[in-house]
Amino acid sequence: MPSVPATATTGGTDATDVGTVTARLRVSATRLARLLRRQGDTGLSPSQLSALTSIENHGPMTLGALAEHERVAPPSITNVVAKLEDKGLVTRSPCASDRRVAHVSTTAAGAALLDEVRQRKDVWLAARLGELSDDERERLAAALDVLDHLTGLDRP
Amino acid sequence: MPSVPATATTGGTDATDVGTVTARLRVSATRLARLLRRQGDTGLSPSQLSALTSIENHGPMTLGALAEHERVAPPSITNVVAKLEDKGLVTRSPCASDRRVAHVSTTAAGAALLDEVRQRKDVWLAARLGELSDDERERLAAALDVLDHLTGLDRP
DNA sequence: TATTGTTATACTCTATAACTATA
DNA sequence: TATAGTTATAGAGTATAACAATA
Repeated sequence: MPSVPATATTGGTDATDVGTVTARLRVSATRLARLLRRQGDTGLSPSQLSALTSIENHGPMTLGALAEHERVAPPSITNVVAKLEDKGLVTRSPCASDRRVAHVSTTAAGAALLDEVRQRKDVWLAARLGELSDDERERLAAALDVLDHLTGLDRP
Repeated sequence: MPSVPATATTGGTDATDVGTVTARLRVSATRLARLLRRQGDTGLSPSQLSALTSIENHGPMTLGALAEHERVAPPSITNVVAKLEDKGLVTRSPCASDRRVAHVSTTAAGAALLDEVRQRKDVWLAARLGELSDDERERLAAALDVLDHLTGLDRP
């Protein structure tokens, strides 16, 4: 019994019913993400990893911008960035034009750590994909752009 | 450039290449799970929510079994269960045959809370699915059993 | 005076070590 | 003596409030 009833616009069979697709996709996406996360131990705390990832994705940022992006209070970012700096994963550069401001960027070591984690996850996931049949892999490949669309990855 | 090269067994085009599918699926699954998590605020800490979910999924458990399942130290479970009990989401029942042991189970309120969270996520996700074209929804539906297979949901 | 970031402090979460009750 | 769980205590992590430096 789907938690969200099918709308009048769908008109599919039970398996393509929006409510059914919703609940199944919610469960498998959550589960897959958890399995992936389990492959990616970094020695960093969740906030440290999240901040490092954001810095890499967005490029050099001020501490304030980073705090806002991480939805975290300014003192927490001070702390997180200090830890990342201690580990040599990010560097701070004081802003020349406004000396209150500091920008943080990933170091080569920081980028390498993130890349290594992604690779470890990819190795695990590729092995799981290897266990699928050709037909299954094709159906999965055919749905990838739908997942991109769903998560906004088609318009970054 | 995919992090994991295509194997000799695939022979697909670039879009169905295992390395490409791997990286794209990793990113979109992670992203979808994060978006879902953002819809599901419960007022519980991550460990409390995780423990409550495990108790619901597995049925009544001893504290020790729960600690092991959550990969957490025994004193942490004592604490987590105490908080959940304070909120009326779980109950403890002392074991009749071994009075050192206590079992925990979800209350009706605990089950209702979990259900409400799932429903909130489903409402959000169903709205996103509603933005897809019929063709996209069909391709997604056709890949659901693959995701189940991938995450072990086909053999629970 | 407003803004950026830090320091001071308190609270939550989780761990290890020592303990209690039961087997 | 061994086991299930709790209490004592310490170390992260993050928040609010007060502060310092700069604009």
